[in-house]
Amino acid sequence: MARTPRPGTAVRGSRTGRPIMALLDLLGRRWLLRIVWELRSGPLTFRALREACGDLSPTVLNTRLKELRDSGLVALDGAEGYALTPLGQELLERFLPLVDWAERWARRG
Amino acid sequence: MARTPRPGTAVRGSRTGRPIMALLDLLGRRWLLRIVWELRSGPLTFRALREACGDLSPTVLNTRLKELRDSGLVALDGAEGYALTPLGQELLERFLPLVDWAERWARRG
DNA sequence: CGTGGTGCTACGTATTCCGTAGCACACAGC
DNA sequence: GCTGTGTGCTACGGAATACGTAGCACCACG
Repeated sequence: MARTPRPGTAVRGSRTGRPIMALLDLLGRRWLLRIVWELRSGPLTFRALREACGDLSPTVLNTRLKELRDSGLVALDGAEGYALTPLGQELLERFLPLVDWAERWARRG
Repeated sequence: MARTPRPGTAVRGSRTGRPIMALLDLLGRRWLLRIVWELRSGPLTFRALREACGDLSPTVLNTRLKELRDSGLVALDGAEGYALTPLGQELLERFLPLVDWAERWARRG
């Protein structure tokens, strides 16, 4: 399994350690953005998260969750399940302008 | 090869046709965001783009470029090479807030 | 003809992802 | 204790995707 990309270290396709490169590597992994997106309105259990993502395989979900936890974007609260950390919520907020863009893309593309 | 995700149609993990789902599928493909990023300051030839992305294999680069062209984000101008379309530039602009976030992520994570 | 540039493809291998099944644990009701 | 149901999570085999190398066809320049 590929290592979780971290700013300051070499990632796939770049050895400069620049944070943007680590981010591009992280976000370019399948299901990762989708998982963050599905957590937008509150915590979800492992199984609820699976269902929300169209029943993706638990193998991949667990791999992505490990990467998200290692990156500090998601945390597991025993009571409520998986939730975005404050850092993860900031990422989501900065991603929101892309939702508007997607709407325009749908009308044009 | 997997179909290029389009808003209004079923994509991997969602059959609602919502634009955001198509976007999440598209952006979640390896190297795609990186390619858009490397085109941020002007057109690049196929080979220059390969080099900028850390010499990724031409197979994958060509696959991603086809997806980006099908999506209307990138166009090939015979004279200068591959360049972002206006739509692609809008996407890049809306992605820029994430660069700031990555810097903060580097300090915290 | 030779050299060097372009976009792009073939092919075999390595990695990643998927789908199904099922584990270990905790808690509730009986 | 014994079921039933929920939790997070893992094993394993097969499918899809990515990689790395080599090289093709084309075009311009000399």
